[in-house]
Amino acid sequence: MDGGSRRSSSRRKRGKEVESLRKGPWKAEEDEVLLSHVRRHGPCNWSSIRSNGLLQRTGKSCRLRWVNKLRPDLKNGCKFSAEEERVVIELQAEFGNKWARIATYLPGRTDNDVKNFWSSRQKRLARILHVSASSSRPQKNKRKILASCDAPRTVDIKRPVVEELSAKPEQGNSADQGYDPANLMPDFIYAAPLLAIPPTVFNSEILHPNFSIDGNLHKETQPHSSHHDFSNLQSRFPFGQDSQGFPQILDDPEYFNLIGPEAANSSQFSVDNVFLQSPGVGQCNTTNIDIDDATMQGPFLEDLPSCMPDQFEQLPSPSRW
DNA sequence: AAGGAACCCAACCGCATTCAT
DNA sequence: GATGAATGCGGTTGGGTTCCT
Repeated sequence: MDGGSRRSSSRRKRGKEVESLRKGPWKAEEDEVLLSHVRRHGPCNWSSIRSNGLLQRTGKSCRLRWVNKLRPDLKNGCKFSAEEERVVIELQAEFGNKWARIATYLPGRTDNDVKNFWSSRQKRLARILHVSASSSRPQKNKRKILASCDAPRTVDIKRPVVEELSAKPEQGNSADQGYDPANLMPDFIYAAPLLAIPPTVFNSEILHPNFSIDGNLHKETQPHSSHHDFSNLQSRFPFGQDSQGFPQILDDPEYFNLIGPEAANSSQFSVDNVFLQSPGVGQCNTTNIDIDDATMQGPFLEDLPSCMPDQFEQLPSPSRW
């Protein structure tokens, strides 16, 4: 067929297709026709399905249906596992919103799955931060637990965090479960990139060794030093390149050498200091940090609205986001 | 039990790229 | 090389479901 005749026949077809094109949810019969086409011709020539009068769907729609729902190797109706969540988070940090590329690392998952997963995660995070900061109404969702509550506060930062991430929440009212600081640290590690906290800030302010150790703030007499440079850390621990992921670095002693000798010498890390409490919030027993204190002023606080530090909430573990 | 918020996910749309003529 | 079709991808939307008060 030459270009001219192809164009004119294409115009004729376009006029016809507008009136007979079907949209919306797929019926089982349509799926069967599509599957039959793929069995015969393979997953290609999508447009021929309509041009042959098999379905009143665009080739694009047929392809999408096959890729997202009918492919035999899909994990349909199955929630993302903790491992899958971790992979998505790491790869998103590495590749950005390249969902199709990320999906190639997740057998049985489509770009749409990854995209939906990420999108709902982002919405949740945005809501947690924005709503709690702006709304005076009490939170309706029990699944969100304020970090500022009475509970034991010290967590062993060196314990394997992978178990914690894959641990399922106990059944029942979260208020009864209390606040489990052991789950908080790894969650915050993942929350940091999602909250757009710059890595250097995350490292120097969140994992700052002087925030730590015994639950009290050890004030520094010197500005935060270069040994907190996250780029150094990242080059040493190129998380995202394998399935082990970022959490594994917490089990590597070299990590603590990089973030600081104090932390390296301690097996304890106080989560109080991760969630900085502004003065006056004091209905809880977290460590209050003086925002006016020069040693506490850094990009972490500057990058956030002034009301933000007392608005942090514990994020549920990734499998609960 | 009802209503609303939050969540999940299928499917569409627009744009970019690749392929075929 | 130009053109249109086919394909691929990311963003968005809308409806159904679940959870909570």
